Amino acid sequence: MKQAPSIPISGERLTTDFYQQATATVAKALIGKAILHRVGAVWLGGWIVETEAYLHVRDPASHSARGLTASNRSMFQAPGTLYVYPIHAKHCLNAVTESAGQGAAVLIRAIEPVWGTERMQSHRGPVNMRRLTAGPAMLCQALDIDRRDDGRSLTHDPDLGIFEASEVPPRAVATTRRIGISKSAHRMLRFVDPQSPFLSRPYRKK
DNA sequence: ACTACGATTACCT
DNA sequence: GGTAATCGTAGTG
Repeated sequence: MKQAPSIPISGERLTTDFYQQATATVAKALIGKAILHRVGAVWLGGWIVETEAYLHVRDPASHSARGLTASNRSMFQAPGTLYVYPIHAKHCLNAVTESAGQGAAVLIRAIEPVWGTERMQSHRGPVNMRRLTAGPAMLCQALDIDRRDDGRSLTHDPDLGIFEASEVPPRAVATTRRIGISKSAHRMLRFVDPQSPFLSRPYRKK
């Protein structure tokens, strides 16, 4: 009988209670948590170091701002749903927040690679470790997550989830403007571990 | 059918 | 620092 290998970390999976908090709260609290995806026998993942909040009200930058469509429907599913969308021939991954029908999510932009780094390197090609998962599309490619994974559950899928890291001390969190958007560009809804060398852009205190 | 555009990235000076 | 590549969406006719 085939048994799925258990996660390579001692810690609790984040549950619906976590994701249904206010989106900016979730985005900030995700810094220092572990995201894990099992591909074959190998767990891929690392510590989350950079996130952005996309709100369900008064946020024109959010994909939900113009309502439900065929392509953003999983953003309106239950909190803890994975929302994967294509952009510039690449993919980005989000965790749905608030409650079903709202359309709010946290974009996970960068992680510190920890588990399955050799396998992630094979997905990404020959890049420096610093560039392995230092951006939302780099992260998806390394974790082997694409549109086919849209709608999976971060709270119930045995091969995918985000976990509390009991053995790692809490990290500092700094707040900045979101990256790469034109609407609502002034809002401070990006959260980073300012010390991390694995950010999509280095943190600069203003 | 055609067009414009984007929550990006790699590569250039 | 700047910019070209790339393709799925969404809006228009």
